[in-house]
Amino acid sequence: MTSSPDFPQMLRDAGLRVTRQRLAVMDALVELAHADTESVIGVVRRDLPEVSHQAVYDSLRTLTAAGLARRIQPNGSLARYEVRVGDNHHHLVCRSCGEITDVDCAVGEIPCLTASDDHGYVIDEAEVIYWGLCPACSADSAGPETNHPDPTPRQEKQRRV
Amino acid sequence: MTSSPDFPQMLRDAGLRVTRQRLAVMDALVELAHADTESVIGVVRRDLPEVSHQAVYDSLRTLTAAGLARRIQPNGSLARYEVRVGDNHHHLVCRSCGEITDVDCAVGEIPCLTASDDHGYVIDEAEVIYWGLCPACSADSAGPETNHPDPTPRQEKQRRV
DNA sequence: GCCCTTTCTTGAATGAGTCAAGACAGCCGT
DNA sequence: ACGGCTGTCTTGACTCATTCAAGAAAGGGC
Repeated sequence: MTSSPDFPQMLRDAGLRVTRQRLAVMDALVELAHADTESVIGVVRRDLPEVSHQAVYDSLRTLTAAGLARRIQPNGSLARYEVRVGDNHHHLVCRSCGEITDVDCAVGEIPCLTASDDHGYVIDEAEVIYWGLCPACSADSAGPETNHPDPTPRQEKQRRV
Repeated sequence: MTSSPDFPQMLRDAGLRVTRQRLAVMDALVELAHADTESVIGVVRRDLPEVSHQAVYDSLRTLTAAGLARRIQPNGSLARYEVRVGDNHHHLVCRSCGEITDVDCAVGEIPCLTASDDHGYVIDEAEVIYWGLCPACSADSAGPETNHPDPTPRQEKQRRV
């Protein structure tokens, strides 16, 4: 994996103060792809055991507002974050287990930014979410005798909106 | 506007019982485009003053599961619903006021259903959200002297996830 | 180093959405 | 038509991700 970008400089460039908490949050986002807030808190506390959840919430919001992170929130699941890498990728979300996977832009360029009729909107971003079943879950539901007593344990637990 | 479709029959076809509450919810979804749950409750209670919010929540979930309604939930705003009309349209969301507008599929067909790499997923739907500013909000932020003391009153209030 | 300002800690509040148990009402069979 | 079975609705309490508020702490320009 490439070494992490210069986060302190990125924060400074965004006009934000460089704090240990924010750096830890960004490291956590790099480590955990599509992490929910709770996971971020967990990883951040591995380095800074005393961080408050409030600091993490605030950092995530600040980083998102500054364009350094991106917030995604598929229907019915809790908020997830990823570092914004500048490319134009979208997401595959499994309807069964909720897993999220990156996909490159469907056509290779950014045609998806062009709506057929913009209704007067000034569009700055197109967000695409592909819904379906991940390989594991589609395999589960394929065989009739596959015996999967609880195919969506975490999903049910996460149902907070 | 065209007369509403045969909701009772649609419910029956979906294997659901036909109840006044569900019909009222579907009527409300037709009347209110992209309605949040609270609005739906309000409209439903105009006809059936005694409905419980629980019945509306349950109806919305049931209708969504049956494919008669569709749930959309742009980042950071609360859940919204629309009747599923069978066409392949997407949404424009204003970053400032949160307004949602329908757009037809970008290319006229459903190419957006084709991810460049499906990562083994069985994809059944592609959801596209275009982010930007609606005509009113972009007009507000255009002129320097436009004087808009509170450009996002409702948005701030809605910030529940 | 100092001071100003932003950010973090602490702790409580908010409120959309969920759960549970009993009352009620579609709908099927007779 | 009517009764009963079963799926829905009412009622009311609860959950918990996220936000709010106020004071303490720590960046960073001078």
